[in-house]
Formats: sequence, structure tokens, C-alpha cells
Amino acid sequence: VPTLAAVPFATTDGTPNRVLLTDRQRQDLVKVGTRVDFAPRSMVYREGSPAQCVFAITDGAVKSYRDLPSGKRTVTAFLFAGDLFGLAENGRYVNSVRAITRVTLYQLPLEDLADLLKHDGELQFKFLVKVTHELREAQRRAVIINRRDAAGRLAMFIALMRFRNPPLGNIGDLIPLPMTRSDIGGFLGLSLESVSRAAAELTRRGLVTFDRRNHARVVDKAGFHKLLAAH
Amino acid sequence: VPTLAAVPFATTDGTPNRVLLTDRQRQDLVKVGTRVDFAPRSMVYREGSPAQCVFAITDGAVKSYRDLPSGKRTVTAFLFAGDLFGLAENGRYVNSVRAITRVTLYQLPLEDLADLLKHDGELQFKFLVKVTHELREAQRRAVIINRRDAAGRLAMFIALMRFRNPPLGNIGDLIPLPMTRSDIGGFLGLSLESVSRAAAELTRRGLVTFDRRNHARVVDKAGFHKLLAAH
DNA sequence: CGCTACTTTGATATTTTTCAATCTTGGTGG
DNA sequence: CCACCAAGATTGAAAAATATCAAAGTAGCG
Repeated sequence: VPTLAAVPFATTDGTPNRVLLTDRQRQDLVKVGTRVDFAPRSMVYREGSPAQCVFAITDGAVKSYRDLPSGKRTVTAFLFAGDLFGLAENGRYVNSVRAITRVTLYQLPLEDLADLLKHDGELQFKFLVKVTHELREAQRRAVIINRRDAAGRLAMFIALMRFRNPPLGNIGDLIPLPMTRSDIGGFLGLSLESVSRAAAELTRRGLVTFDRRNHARVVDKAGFHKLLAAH
Repeated sequence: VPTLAAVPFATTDGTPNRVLLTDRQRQDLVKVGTRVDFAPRSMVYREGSPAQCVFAITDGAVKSYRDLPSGKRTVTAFLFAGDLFGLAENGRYVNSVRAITRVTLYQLPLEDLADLLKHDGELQFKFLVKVTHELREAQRRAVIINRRDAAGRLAMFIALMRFRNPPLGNIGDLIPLPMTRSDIGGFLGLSLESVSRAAAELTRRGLVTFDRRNHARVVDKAGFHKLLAAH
């Protein structure tokens, strides 16, 4: 069942981090789209290839990245359930997308989706809200990267993942980090070694522990938030 | 007259970097909005203030930024004619926006605009294309910041400004850089001194000259593009 | 003409990158 | 069930780059 996660433009009561689609809208999307599953590490599409579909994530995580001539890799985003990707530029995808975990996607043919959106102003407005949300998310990343200290950047990254990844509400503050250190480095503008050292520093300072490498747990909340704010 | 600059989703012939609005759509926007002028350096709005309007730039340049507890400043975007800003989060602006040059804006009350968009699917689609364009632009910035070398970053920034800033087509390859070195640093994740040194290095290597500090001119195109690609 | 904001340049300190070697973990197959 | 393998992670030491601090220079504007 496709959903769209986003903070809306206008003020709302409560804490609505999700743009709930109406049943009707969900049905319309299901009618237009196809459900597809991808195994971990499999490519969804490559940068520069002709863009035919937009994708909505139902479950799992993917990374969106770009390879550079030097062999380096920039990770433009980590995307989770409720996220949208594949909005092309001039008929081609601008990033490559690869599954991190097993993912379930709704694959929406661009033309059909465009028709649907143009005829359902309310639905299209929700897409507009969603893309705007992703734009703010990209800006947030830029703020993170402007930090000089690797430990601070990683802390902000962990804080970001705290709210993005799972369907809202982690069990016991355990924050899944399904991506590799190298991916995190590509996202934070750090080498993978620096990410590793930053993780070690957070541990040494007693702020965060890492279980099985792919899960973070904030142990000292006060100290952690102090580090977040020290920017 | 409000316009929206963006590269569309689908393939198109020619080089269409602008989402042309129909006369009718422009009229509708003009009807809903108000034309306002801002002097250089004046604030359009501040981060955290209640968001009532979306803004479309008709002429001039603004910077969107966020101040950090440490006193540092992250510039999230430089925006020019054809750009859109002020899309709020939960009723509040997420960035501060200040005029760099004298700017002319169309100020569109959020509610009225939302109504208009929901009733004109084609117009809303153009807004969707535009916001998507800005998202890609933010990602492009992330790619720039992942470069290690300051000179390379500045070169990529200049290349970016080459296509963004003026109404497409610079006179004699003269690229206006109306923002300060400090602003550029805030955008590139560099100190203002590093920006200054990077500019000096580009000059020393015979790639770029800077006229009156706020204009760049690429003198050695081959060398310049080689530097751009060396990443 | 002088102020103010912005920029340049220099020397030092801090930080990260890089290169290299070793270690860990999860999965595979005998 | 265990040993092995390969991808990913950690740690160390040296090199490279930027940040920082400080002082002097420049340009635009009233």
C-alpha cells in the first residue's frame, strides 16, 4: 500500500509526519502502478538511463548516489518507506538507485502518473508536499555537512536516521543504520575511515553505542543533544 | 511577470530550461499575488516565522540561509529569476531569506495559491516540476561539497552560476557573482578565507579571472573543464 | 573624502585524507 | 556443525588540506 511521508506546509494539530492518502487515492495509485520487490544490493536503475517510472517505497531502504570520474561516490539520499524517487530530468534519471535492504516498491509509469495527478488536484498537491519535504531534507543534509567535526556530523546523521528510517517509533531507541560506513561517508562528505573513527569517538565519549555495527543506540541523551547543538 | 525555470521530467526537443507558463496561468498568478520589491540586504523573512506566502522571483537574486548556534551560517541556496521559495514546513519558514541585489518578487498567499493549484492541474504540475528541479539542484550542491579541494569546489560553483544566474546567456562569458565570499563559503562548506585563496589559485593557474570581485570569467576553457571533471 | 563592509594575505594549528595492514562478521558449502 | 571466504570495518602513522587568528588592503557609498 503506497503512502507518502512528509511534513505539510500548513500548521496542523498533533504530530502529522505523514501525508495520508485517501483510500481512493491509494487505489488509483495501485491501479496505475506495479508492485515490485528488489533483493538487497540490486540496482533499481542507473544514472543516465531513460526514465520511465517514478517509484514509491512501501518497505525497506534504498540509496540514491552518483559515481564520480575519480571513482568516488556521492550518496545523495537514503530513502525509506513513504519516500518517493525517480523524478527524472529531461527523460533520464540523474542518480543511480540501489537497494540496501530488501525493498518493496510501487513502480508508477511517468505518463500515467502525470495524467492521474493532473486530474486529481488534491493528490497532486500531496505529491507537491512530498517533493518539497525531500527538498528540505536535502537542505538539512547541507547543514550537516557544514560542520567541521566528523563526530558532530555523524551524530547529526544518527539523529536524522532516528526520525526517517522506521515507521516512526524505534524499539528502545535502537536506530537501524542499514547502510555501510562507506555509504555514510559518501553522504556526509567523509572518508569511510573517518566515519569509523567518528563512531569510535562517540562511543569513547560515552554518547552512543553501536550494536552489530548496523545499529546505534544513544546512551547519554543529554550529552548527545549537547553535541548536536554545538554547531 | 512570474515565470518558473526548470528542466522538465520528460524528454523535449531543443534546450528548454524554462517551464513556460501560459498567459492564462500567469494572469491567475498575478491575480492571486502581489508584486513586491526588496532593496539589497533587506530581509524577506526569517527562519521560524509564520509562513503566509510563497515567493516567485521575477528579477534579482536572494540567498536562503540558516544561522547555527555557533554563529556560523549555512547558505542553503542562491535563488534567481524564475526560482521559487518560501515553501513552509508546518506553518513556518525553515530558512531565512535575504535579498542580495535589488529583487522583484511575486508574493503568493499560501492558501490562495493552494486553491489555485488544486483547481488547475496543469499549473500545479509545473510547480511540481519546479520544486523537483530545486531538489536536484540541492543534490548537485551535495556533489560539489564532496570534493576535497577548495579550488575544485569553487570552479564547480562558478560553473553552476554560469547557468543559473542571468536570464540565460551571459555577455562574453562574464559570470556575475553578486554574493560575498562569505556567502560562497557558507554554500560550499569553506571558510571565507579558503574561498579567497581558491579564487587566487584559479587565477594563478590561468583558468579564471575575477573582475571587480563580483564577476568571474573563464579564460582557459579547456583547463577549466579539465578541473571540473577531475573529481 | 572618509566610513564601513568586504577581501586578501600570512603563519600556525587542527583535522581529515590517504595508504596500509589487520580484524570482524555474516554467509556458504563441505 | 565447522571452517573458510569475502565484504566490510577498524586502527595506525604520515601527508595534505583547510580552519583559525591576525593584520593589512580595497571597493563602494553616502
